[in-house]
Amino acid sequence: MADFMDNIPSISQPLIRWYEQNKRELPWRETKDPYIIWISEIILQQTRVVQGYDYFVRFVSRFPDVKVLAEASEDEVMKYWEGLGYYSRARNLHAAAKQIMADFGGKFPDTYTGILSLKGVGEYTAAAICSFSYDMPFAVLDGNVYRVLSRLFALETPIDSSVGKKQFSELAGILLDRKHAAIYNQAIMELGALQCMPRSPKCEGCPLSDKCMARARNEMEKYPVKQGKTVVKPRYFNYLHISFGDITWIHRRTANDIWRNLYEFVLIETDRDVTFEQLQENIFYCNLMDGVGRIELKGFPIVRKHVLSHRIIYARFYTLSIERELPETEDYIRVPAGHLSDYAFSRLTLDYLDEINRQKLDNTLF
DNA sequence: TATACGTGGTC
DNA sequence: TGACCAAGTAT
Repeated sequence: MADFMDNIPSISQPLIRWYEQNKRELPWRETKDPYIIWISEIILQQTRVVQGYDYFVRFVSRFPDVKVLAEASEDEVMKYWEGLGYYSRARNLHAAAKQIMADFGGKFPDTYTGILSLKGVGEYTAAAICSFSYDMPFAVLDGNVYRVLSRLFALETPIDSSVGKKQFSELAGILLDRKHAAIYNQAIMELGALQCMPRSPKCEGCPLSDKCMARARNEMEKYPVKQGKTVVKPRYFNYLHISFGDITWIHRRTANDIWRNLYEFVLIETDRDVTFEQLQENIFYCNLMDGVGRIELKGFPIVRKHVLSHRIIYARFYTLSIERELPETEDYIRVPAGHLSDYAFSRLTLDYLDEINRQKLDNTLF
């Protein structure tokens, strides 16, 4: 391993002192309950505190312990996750709760290996729960820690390479204050979030600035180094919001794809942007609209450009009314419009629903 | 190892 | 405004 590791300064004392004076008061920091800490860690994966806070409060209020979560339906768990993103987290959370009931007698596992075996729990989350809840000496290595350490030691190894992961993991393990694992881990992550931010880090007031090699070189924004470049690929979603009187048809996504187990309107995905006329040929080709009678297109389609991290979805929502009842199939279920909110939708579809509700409101007012 | 998985904020 | 980022994991 690199030479600098032979002589690593202790950062624990200034770090923890800084943390005590600057930390945010957050509900999951006021407990040692591994269940509560687990929920908070899953919600906070790739998610800012401000974005996940309300979800956390609602989630633990409805599902206060492992047993309640395990006995809930997955659809209800998804509903509590609706709009938060990365929905596999919710599915895995539910599956892991059942796993704890079945394999750990309903008691939250208290070993690193046991915790790591839970669905949706990787090395970071296992280390976080072990240290925060049980004060076990496992160093957390998340985006904050990568950033703080890469700057502190001016490390140019890409953090998204296998060599980089190994190097940073070893370094984090050496730096860890093993006697104060919980607070040390919290402190280094909080430093990354509040002082050592990705852009314009606040080096004034940083307890480690005198030891920071990136700071000495005035190259803070150069770190951390990454090798991967994300390529954004387009998809074209054509949604048919079909109504017969008060009834609409929705579908549960089940494929190993985006928004798995969430609901949506009738979807025709195309490999390019298509018009409604082109779509109709496809509709009849698919037999989807067999014997529905006349189709009335209500107003203009609602067009959305939905930008995701590695994907861009060009969506068109067509609000349609039909003259005849459609049968309920295995794929499509009939729902009264007033009951749509019982189902969990993606942000894209929620935005569409907001839009048509706003239009209805406007029609009522004027 | 590279890629997929969401959403919202920032410059 | 496109690109990057935020308490990662699974495949």
